[in-house]
Amino acid sequence: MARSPPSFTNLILRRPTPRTLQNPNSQIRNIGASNDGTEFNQQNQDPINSNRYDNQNFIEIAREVSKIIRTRPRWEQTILSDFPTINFGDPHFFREVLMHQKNVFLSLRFFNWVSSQNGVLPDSLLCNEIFTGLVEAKAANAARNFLDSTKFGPEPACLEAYIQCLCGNGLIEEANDVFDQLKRMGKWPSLVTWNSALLGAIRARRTDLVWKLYVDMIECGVIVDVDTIGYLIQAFCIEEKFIKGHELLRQVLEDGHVPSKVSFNRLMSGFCKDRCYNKVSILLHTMIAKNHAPDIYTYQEIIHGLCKRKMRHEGFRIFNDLKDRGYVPDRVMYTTMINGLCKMKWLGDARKLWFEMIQKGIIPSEYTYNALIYGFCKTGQFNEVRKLYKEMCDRGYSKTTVSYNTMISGLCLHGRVEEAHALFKQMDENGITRDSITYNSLVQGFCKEGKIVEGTKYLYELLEQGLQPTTSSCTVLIEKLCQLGHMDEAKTLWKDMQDRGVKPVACNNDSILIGLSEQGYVAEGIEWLATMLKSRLKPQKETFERLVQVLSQGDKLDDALLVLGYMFKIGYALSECVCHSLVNRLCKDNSHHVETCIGDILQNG
DNA sequence: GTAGGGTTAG
Repeated sequence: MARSPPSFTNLILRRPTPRTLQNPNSQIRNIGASNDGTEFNQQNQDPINSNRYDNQNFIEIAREVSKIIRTRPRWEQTILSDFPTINFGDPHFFREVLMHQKNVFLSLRFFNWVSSQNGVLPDSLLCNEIFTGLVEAKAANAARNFLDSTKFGPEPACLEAYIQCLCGNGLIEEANDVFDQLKRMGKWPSLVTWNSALLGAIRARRTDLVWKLYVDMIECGVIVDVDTIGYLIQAFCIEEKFIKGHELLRQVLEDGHVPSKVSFNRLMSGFCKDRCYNKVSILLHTMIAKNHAPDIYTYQEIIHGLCKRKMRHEGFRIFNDLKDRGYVPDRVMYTTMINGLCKMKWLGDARKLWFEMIQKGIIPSEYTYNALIYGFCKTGQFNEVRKLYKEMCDRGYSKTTVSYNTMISGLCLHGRVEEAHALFKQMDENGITRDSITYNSLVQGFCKEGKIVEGTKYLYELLEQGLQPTTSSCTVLIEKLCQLGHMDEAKTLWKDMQDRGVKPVACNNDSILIGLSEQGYVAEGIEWLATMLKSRLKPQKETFERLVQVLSQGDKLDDALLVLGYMFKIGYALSECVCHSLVNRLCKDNSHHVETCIGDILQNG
């Protein structure tokens, strides 16, 4: 767009008429209608006053306006009456104000105000200036909104900076769109921009985007650097392909490049989780050899990896070792260790670390509170939970799904499902989102206490919310339904679960099998057993025994013997007490093949 | 100019 020559005549030059005084917006209604402004407000132009303001005045007024914007919080309410003759929407005046207005957010506010007055069509140079300012201020959302509302096309160089800004603020999808936009313009971003996009994708854990970007880079013939490779290693780590990540690391090392510590740390954390401790040790040595001193992050990843792999003793040993060697753990390190100790129910040690941390002046974070609250929940110390939870809220950490979930599952674990239920209801009142953990914990809590009506209710509510039930929730509910003889419901749930892609567990079949036999549906039970065996699902030994007992007590000796045959075929032996009761039962019977049967039983039992 | 880490079920 051609830049219009400075023209001050369309700016002010107008004695306020009664109409414009009544409606200040009419002053700037037509601004932007033409490039050079010659047609502006022609009917109101006052040729006598046209030259009253010279260049000097113009600059002074702009300076004054910019000062007012800077210093008066609600300048929008007064500015029109302060400057009744000023044409605020003139791009040149606007630019002049901007020149004195260093704060881009205030400029944006001024811009929005002028636009809201009459729908100004701003020129692209001005837009570019504001947009660049927002991008430099890393205000990604403001920049995006600005772009959306003005629909102007920034320069390619500016778009590159914008990509980096978006990535730095986690707006990965948006950055990806801008990449495509650049591509359409036939421009290719620099390596720095590619790398910032890769980093953004890593932070968002979007490895799909990492690979897409990488393919694009290669296709464009970009020469990648060691940072790029570092991000690829991290992407492998996110996908838990630690071996591949390690392989890539070895390659760059051979080429004489050393990626950042982050790549090493991630790999070590992964190998801890995979129990490949020799690889951890190799990496630690490589790191040191390459002049990357292991830092607090390195050890935190290792300790966290060990805790995740239930090697918490080992983690605690390293933690104490580090302290002895002069490392000063930070808040995250303390949180990680307190969490590990709580998982082991070592509440004494956890509490000791908690106080040690506070004594060193480190304030527990929301994570730290949740970790210790979890520990007290696990060990059933609900008085401590209450105290700590109150302290956490007093500190200004808001109530969250995680903290509620921790307490709900803790209460359920200790059979206090009614209290858990109260918290569950409280979540709604406090506007806290319930997730699948919330529901699944509560369903299991109710089922464990035999309250299947409530358990079923919340399982269905979970489904209504579009959440995924877990195998264990379904399992415990099926088991209870079977025990209480609600066989139709149990079978429906079992089928429903498979339709929804919940991984069924073999023991569901066992529950149904026993339930059917106990309820007297012998034929269906036997059929169910046959289907199981056909699909190579192996019922538990206890299931067979229970089945044999139910059948023999119900005078279904032939069926009992049939089941017994299956049982022996699988290779289970009969335990002594079941054997006794069965033999007793058979001896009362005068069946002709009793002897053969007893022979069989004794042989296999 | 200095990345990267930590919390809840089963």
